[in-house]
Amino acid sequence: MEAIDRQLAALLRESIGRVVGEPWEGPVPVEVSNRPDLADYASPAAFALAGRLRRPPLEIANELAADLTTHGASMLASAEAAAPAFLNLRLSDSFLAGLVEETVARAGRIADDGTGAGHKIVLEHTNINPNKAAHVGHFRNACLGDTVARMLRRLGHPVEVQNYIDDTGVQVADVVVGLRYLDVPEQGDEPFDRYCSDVYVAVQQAYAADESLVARRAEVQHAIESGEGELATAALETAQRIAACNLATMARAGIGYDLLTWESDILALGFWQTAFARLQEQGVIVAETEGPNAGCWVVPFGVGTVETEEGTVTEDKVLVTSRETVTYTAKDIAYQMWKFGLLGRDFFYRVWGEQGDGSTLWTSTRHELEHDPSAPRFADGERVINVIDDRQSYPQQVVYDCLRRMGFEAEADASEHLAYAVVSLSVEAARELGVAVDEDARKVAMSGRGGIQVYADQLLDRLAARIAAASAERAETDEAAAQSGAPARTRPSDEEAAETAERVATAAARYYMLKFGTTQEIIFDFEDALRTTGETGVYLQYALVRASGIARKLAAGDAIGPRPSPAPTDGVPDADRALLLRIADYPRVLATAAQQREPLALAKYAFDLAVAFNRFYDNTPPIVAEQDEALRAWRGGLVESFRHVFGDVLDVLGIPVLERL
RNA sequence: GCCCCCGUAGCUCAGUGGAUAGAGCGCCUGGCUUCGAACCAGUAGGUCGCAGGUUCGAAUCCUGCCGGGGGUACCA
Repeated sequence: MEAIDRQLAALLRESIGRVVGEPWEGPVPVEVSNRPDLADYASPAAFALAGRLRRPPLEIANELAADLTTHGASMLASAEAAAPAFLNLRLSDSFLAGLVEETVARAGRIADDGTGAGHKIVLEHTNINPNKAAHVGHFRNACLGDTVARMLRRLGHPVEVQNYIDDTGVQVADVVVGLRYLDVPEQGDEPFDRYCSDVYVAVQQAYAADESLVARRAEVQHAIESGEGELATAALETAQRIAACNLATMARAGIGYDLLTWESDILALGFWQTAFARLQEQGVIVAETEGPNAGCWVVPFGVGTVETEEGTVTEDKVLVTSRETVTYTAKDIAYQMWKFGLLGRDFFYRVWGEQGDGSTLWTSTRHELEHDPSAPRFADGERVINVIDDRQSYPQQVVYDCLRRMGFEAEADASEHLAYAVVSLSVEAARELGVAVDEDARKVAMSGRGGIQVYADQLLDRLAARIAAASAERAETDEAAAQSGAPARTRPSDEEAAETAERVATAAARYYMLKFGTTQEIIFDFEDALRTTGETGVYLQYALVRASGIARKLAAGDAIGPRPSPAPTDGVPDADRALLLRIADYPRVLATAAQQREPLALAKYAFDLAVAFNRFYDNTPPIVAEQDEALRAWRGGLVESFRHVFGDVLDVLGIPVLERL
């Protein structure tokens, strides 16, 4: 469905053409009015035309209003000019009734305009180093990436979601050393990833006390790099086990992937060698013979060396060190080339497993014998989006710039770093974790190495526990109320209650991660994150539960039923109109949120829409008891429209849809 | 030094060229005999960090400054 503001802009463009005297090619601004008492939509177009026509803007607005009144067709009920020169537009009841009909007919999928069809996007997110449990910072990454992927898919883009797993770094070696040479006690029946998080912290401390361990780490790291031998196999197995835990954590929040890509496979399959050759051919990198980077292969960026307080530095970026190891950025260049299909090399693929939504998760493999010929074609993206925190903006830019220097300008332009600010801990949260905090500190950085972190599972567990307790309490009061005549409700089984609590926890956690702008640092606080009232994911689910309740009762009562029906003859009531206008705004909001890669915009919209429904709900007599059949049918249709559209919005946000709460 | 992000109500944050700057939380007040009160209605609370500039119009764009954070690794 085309967004309302664009439909109106098309109408207004015609009007401007008639007023100006020739076809109008300039911009035609139309906005959702922030003055619902005056208008549904408004345009300030007359301001811009005033200078061009050298006439007072209000005069022009009046002419446009007059023209639209005669040419507005069935879409508009009124068009009026208002000082200083706004053009206020009111949609007609018949148009609103048509909206209800269309939203229901399309089961809420009104924002799917198909603009993205055929343009494959490769989107990478999560990317947790497989040596520890996911914390809320990783969770933010995954929520952002998953929601952006869902938004793009709803607009028709084929999106391939990849999760890059760096299983060859020192962090994995650290944990392997800790597992082998330290005896870290397990905490009850804690999951493997949580245990490894503890081991990781313990081994950091052990290095200081026992230097032989540092040698052990070098040994493990060497084995990992060579990919040969028992140590390398053990390291790989550990990494895979932890990665499986991380995937399970994300699956709790409905986050899945298409493909896992392992750094060890990138190394083993010689991705870097190919990229290296290309970089050399194109003269993008040079071998330094003097200066601070002597003996390295570097990308020359700066103007030579610069003297700073910290000593002599260069702005050049090292890709291969003097010890001939390949830096992360270098590997990322090869990986980025592969994503665009520029490398001329590919992984082998095998099935990793089935995911919660029934889709297949694939993984790369270096072994040709494991290759599954039924694997889909991966990579070859037209666009590549990397969801990585904003501290890595510089290395990301280096990667894209190297693509450009190699002659891949289009691909460099089609490379996007979705940079988001990190999650840190509030002073209260840090203290709750037993971390010593400075008096004047306002936040504490998370650190897997230092053991300062809130785990994603911990957040979900605490939310689920709180929600389960709240549900139990409600069930008690419901039963007490039923004693004194209120309608009885069937109490869910313990199993159902636990399942519901988990799904509500998902909603709360995901919404919390999205309610901050991507560039806004989240100061994680338990009091805010565990909230189940106010602007939360729970509020969203509750609004839908209310709507579902009405739909159920209307259907059970065998009344007119929730079919779209004409607007009431004495006009659409204000509460109904406000709700419907919100519903109708969905296509516009989704398009801009997706284009800006800003899930917050959709999350805020979802909240606003839920508010509109709750107001409608509370300020409208019970629909199921409505005696005026025409009005009951209209409102039943309106509720149905909300139910479908809002359900679709929640689906794009990755928030579970519940019938009961 | 250079680059990026942040600065809006007591707190946490939306709003990035349009009309009277909003929400949640917190404070105070009111509302469940009818669709689930995890809700709704209302009160109080703001020189939008500061100073210039552009514009019919600036929280929003430009310049300079102040405060906070991050980056500028032969770590990932």
